[in-house]
Amino acid sequence: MATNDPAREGENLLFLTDEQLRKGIEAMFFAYRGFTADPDRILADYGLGRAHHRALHFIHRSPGTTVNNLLSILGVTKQSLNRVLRTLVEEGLVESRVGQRDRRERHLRLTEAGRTLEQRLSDAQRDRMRAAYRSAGPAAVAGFRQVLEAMMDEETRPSYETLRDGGG
Amino acid sequence: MATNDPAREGENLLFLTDEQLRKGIEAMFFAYRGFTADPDRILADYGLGRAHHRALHFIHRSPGTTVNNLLSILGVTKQSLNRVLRTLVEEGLVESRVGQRDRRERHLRLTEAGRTLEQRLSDAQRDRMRAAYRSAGPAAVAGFRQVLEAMMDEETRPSYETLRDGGG
DNA sequence: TTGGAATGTCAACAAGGCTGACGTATTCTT
DNA sequence: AAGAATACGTCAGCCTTGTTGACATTCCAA
Repeated sequence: MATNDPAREGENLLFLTDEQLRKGIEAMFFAYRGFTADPDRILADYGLGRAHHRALHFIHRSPGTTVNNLLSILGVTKQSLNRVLRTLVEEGLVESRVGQRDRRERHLRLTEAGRTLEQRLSDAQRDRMRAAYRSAGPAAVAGFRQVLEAMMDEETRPSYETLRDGGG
Repeated sequence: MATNDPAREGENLLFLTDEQLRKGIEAMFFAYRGFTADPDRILADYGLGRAHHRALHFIHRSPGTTVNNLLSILGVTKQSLNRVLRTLVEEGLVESRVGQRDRRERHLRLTEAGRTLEQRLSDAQRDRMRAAYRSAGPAAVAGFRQVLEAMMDEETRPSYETLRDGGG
């Protein structure tokens, strides 16, 4: 174990020990499970899955976004996303409009029902996040965000920083 | 948007606004993707998936752990875990020994090859975690961990706090 | 000896990833 | 105007990883 290797002293600033890193890795695993648990339960009632939640979330966040844009944010294939979007449109949760400037594009929006479901889902997820934030305090939250941002892929960070706005 | 609703003043301590919470939710999503990206690439070379990685990780962490114990940590069905374990045993990465005290139990250990792969995987994951920790600094790391721990389910937190030690 | 616990296994199914191929508008480029 | 490129949809098939349900085996304990 490199943990007790005195040769790497300069690097072993307490919070960089293998043990600390392992704890962080496990914390991510367990926390992510908690993070998705509440929405998953709600989605099950609708016969939908986590993939639908992600689509709803980002369409809600960027109304009028195009399929291609959503594709690059979610990082899945168009076939995969299409299956999800088809269901959402069929269920009357999402509306797909032909673009005005470029008629090849489809602009996506939540319907009233879609907004309602999205609200339920994000309320559940926010409740947990809020509770975690509250119990940890503002300083911890800042650190939390800093570490998460540093953990993203370089290419995905732009998607996070500023999601492209959908035309309309 | 409830964000600017002055009626909820007591609760709107800046870091609890809907906008802040949404950012946190998205940060979790994107960061988790980065978090798993490196191991996933390695696993693909071996024809293995993320489920195998999780099993390897926790077997490495608690050598001699039982199937049942692993089951409760991973939170999947025995059929699901069994499929994963069978592959790992077949590939010579994990060894399953009949328990001595209770011969119904199977105690799991990594083989030499298993240790090698686990090392490769966790090195990749730790590298990213280390980079994130380093760029964020010790205070941020403490906050990161605090928030993650608060975000876990009550029932899963014990698994995180102290993983049961495998006998044998 | 018998009930229950721990484990393994078979079968079937679903979600949600993937690749490849193809079709159809539409727009851009030459 | 013709052809290339783009945006999107769709069909078909495959994989991983989760789920249920049913059932066999082995072994511990009452």
